[in-house]
Amino acid sequence: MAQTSYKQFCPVAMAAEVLCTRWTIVVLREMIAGSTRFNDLRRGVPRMSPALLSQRLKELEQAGVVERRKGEGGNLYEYHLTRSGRELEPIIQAFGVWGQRWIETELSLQNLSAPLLMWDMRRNIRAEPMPDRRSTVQFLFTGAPANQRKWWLLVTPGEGVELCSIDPGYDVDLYVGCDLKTMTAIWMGYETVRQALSDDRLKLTGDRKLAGNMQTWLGLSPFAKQKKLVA
Amino acid sequence: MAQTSYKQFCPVAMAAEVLCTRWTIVVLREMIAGSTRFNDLRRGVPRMSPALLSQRLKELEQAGVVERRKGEGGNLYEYHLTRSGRELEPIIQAFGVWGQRWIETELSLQNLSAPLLMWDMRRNIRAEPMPDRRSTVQFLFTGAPANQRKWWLLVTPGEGVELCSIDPGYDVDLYVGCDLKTMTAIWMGYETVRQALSDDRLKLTGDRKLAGNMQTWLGLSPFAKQKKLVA
DNA sequence: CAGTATCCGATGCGATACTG
DNA sequence: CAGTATCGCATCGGATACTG
Repeated sequence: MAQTSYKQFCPVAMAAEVLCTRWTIVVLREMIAGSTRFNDLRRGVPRMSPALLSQRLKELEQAGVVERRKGEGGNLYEYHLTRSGRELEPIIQAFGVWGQRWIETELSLQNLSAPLLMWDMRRNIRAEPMPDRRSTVQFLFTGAPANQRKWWLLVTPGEGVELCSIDPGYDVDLYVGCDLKTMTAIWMGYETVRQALSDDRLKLTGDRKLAGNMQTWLGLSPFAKQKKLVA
Repeated sequence: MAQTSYKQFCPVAMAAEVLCTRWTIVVLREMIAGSTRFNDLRRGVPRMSPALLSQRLKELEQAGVVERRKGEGGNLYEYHLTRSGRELEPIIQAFGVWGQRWIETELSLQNLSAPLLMWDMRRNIRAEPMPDRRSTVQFLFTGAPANQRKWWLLVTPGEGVELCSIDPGYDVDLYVGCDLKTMTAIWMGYETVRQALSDDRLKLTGDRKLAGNMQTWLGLSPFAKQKKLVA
């Protein structure tokens, strides 16, 4: 909480007062990942109330870590890391590396969330290995609640990736069916597309090429390559 | 607080659940600095209640970061970092570096504490530049509350440093008089012994040699050499 | 020395609704 | 879209006393 100061002059304690309040590290992670708009940040911390997110952003601004400014062209506000904030990047990164190495896999996999997974995956899709036209991939998470079962990723080379939770109406090139845990485990690097396929926990229907190189166009979590040191 | 989970599978969030509870980073700092016994840890986090310290240590043990075991010889318990905990060392270090670079000097200097300063200084005294016999240095912090005004450091080459807050009765080799803010600023690397002397904010009385190379035998904070990027 | 026990106060923050 | 407003509960944790 650090709502009340540690009263320690040590810079470690001073830094902890700024960084170790609830949600702060997770918000910074989302900013480092590239979100700049309030509602984009919200998607990265969906369980955080907007009031608290707003409060944290103000605190970080006050601490000189975040800058709030009008985006180019519009009158919409954007949140950006200052130089001080950018120097936190290796720290957040180190949190992730440490977490991936030392937090038990099953513990992480207790925190499944389809919106979060899709939001993260969207960011790391690689368009180059995909066909040279727009591709539509539909994900269906068996067992997920109705409003979180179906997702569409629209990948347009050169234009980026769009995520939809309601049917955009395009023809679907590839259907991906699995349960949320399987997809999350693949994304986290705990297992591979091939393993899940051979287990029949993952089903791919549609374009053969898209199905064949899914492991390639599906970017993984930035921490997926870290060696796990606990089960 | 993270008392209630973030519900995010992301390893950054998982790590933050373990590390970003109140006091946790500061406790880890104290362990990395070398304290292993409960009451030694307390001296590093004097404003933390023993109940909470105990609770945090158990949580860290549960998380695999800390190991509680009997010390060699005795039946006294010691707390040690596990391999996982030792991998946090660069993270804590990075907190300190970042804090030193980006937290305003005056903000840190609002958190003066004689017991903490002495406890930290004790750890970094360098005996080699001192005489080849036991040296007794008395610190007197003008303006500090009566029970925190006077401190003695007993430095015995080859045997380490002992800190006393009541007169150990030995002849004093060097008297150091200044206010707490001055001594803290020197320790943090914000200014030098020479500057404080020339300002008359620091007074040294006694052994000329000890007085002359104080800047050398007085080790500084591990973060003192970081370049400050804010005032 | 190494913690436990207890107790209560403050407040963080979660949920929801609402607004320019 | 980008936040504010409100409300109330839960719980965190600070202080102090105590114990084997």
